[in-house]
Amino acid sequence: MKNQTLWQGIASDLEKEIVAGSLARGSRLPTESMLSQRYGVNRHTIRKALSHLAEKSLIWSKRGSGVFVMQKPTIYSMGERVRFSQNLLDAGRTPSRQKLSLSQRLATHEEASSLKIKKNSKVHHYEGISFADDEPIALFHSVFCSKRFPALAEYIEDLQSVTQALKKCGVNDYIRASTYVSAVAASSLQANHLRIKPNDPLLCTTSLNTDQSGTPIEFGRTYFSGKHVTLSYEA
Amino acid sequence: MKNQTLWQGIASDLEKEIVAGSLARGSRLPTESMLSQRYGVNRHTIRKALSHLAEKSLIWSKRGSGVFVMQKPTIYSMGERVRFSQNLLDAGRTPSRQKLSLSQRLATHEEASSLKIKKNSKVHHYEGISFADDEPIALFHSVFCSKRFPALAEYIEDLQSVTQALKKCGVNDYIRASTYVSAVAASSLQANHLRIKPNDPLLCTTSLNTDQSGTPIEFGRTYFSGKHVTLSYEA
DNA sequence: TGATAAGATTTGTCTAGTTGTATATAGGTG
DNA sequence: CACCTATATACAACTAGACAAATCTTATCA
Repeated sequence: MKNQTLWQGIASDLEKEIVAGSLARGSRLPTESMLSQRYGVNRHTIRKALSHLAEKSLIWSKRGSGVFVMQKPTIYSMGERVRFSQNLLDAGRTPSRQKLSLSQRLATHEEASSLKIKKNSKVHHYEGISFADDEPIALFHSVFCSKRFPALAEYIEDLQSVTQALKKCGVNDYIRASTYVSAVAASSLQANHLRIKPNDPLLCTTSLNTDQSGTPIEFGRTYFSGKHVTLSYEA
Repeated sequence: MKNQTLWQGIASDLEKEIVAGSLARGSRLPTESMLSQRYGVNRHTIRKALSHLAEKSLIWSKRGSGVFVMQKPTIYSMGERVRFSQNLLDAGRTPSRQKLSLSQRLATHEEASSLKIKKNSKVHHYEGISFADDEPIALFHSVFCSKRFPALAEYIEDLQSVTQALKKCGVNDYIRASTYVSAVAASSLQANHLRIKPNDPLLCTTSLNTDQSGTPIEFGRTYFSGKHVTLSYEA
């Protein structure tokens, strides 16, 4: 969130307004001229920001008529460097997390091969709920190699943040190496946590995060409440 | 004035022109290309000289637009109990405001709890720039409970003054209940409005104003350009 | 009332010019 | 050696202005 260009700042600002509801769905945005006055920039800079939002399908424009907000639910954008809390802040909502469990166990086949560690290695297992404005929007669980990060569990316990905990372990930056998305039906347990009904649709994302050298760091799944979240993927 | 480098000579040369008035306050300098031709040096050498003058707040530049002479490169102090406009008038300067946006939206957590209104209540959101002699001094934005002041937006629109608008709503006097001050780095958008550079320091004041019975009226933040304003607190 | 034409708005496109940033090169100095 | 000065080149980000195309508004007339 630093050293943005002007048009990027404007785009995210407008996106916040849309998500916050100050720009209602279906309503018309101020004209490009008005926006250029408000932000103190040239009309072309506004247009660059708007075209970015249009690519994300947040708005659509009609020549001679105006620019309008599309009718869509909350958008959770998955950039390469997505952090949960940062992402929701971008959308103008207050994020929080609740820990459900934090323990050690043996890696499953899938986990071991994803993390490129030996079968039956020990892993930290972290599980919890993500909130946006006190509304549960996702269940997550992920595993980290215990051998590589012996003290990770305590750090997570203390800092309440995976990113911060990893930083303490020497991992300053990690990126989303791969993400798969599918749709599943909520179990009764999941439904209970997310305050929805059993069999309601969930978006299930399976993701592998690596450090900059490509070494696997974190493997996990997140189940988003389909009612509240739309995933958008941008390169 | 010997043993100077090229850029130092150019800088002091331009400074003389500014002080002497041949480069008028608020006017645009020749483009960097023209200056590099005039002085027979590379454009980067000109830029070094210009950036030196910018550090001294003698000039400011806008990408794509040009380099301009600052109106008054002085520093102003403000007492807590004095009104913003009055203070500038006392200092012999002409205050003004520019509206950036005026809209309705849902209150954030922070806003709702500060104003002591219900979560998801609607608020008026007012945003703008404060000027002193056509020089931007601060960015402000504040929110007011829509339910309590239904017509506030129109009044502000008409009267161009929050104090006057509130008076029309029956609030004859309101006082500063609390103010928090912190220092933050300017975003690119903020920097653009205040004619400073991104990451330049800003003074961020968070304030809550109440009526005489202690009921919250206005909650908002003001970002002062650190280069131009010094806040002074006197009991 | 309803249709039409004229004018004002608003978005789309184009060209040109200006500042900001990054990289590479070379000489001088402590 | 490291560091500053200065040059050279290229590109990115932004401004400025102009014009075209689609739409909306309004006045006018039948």
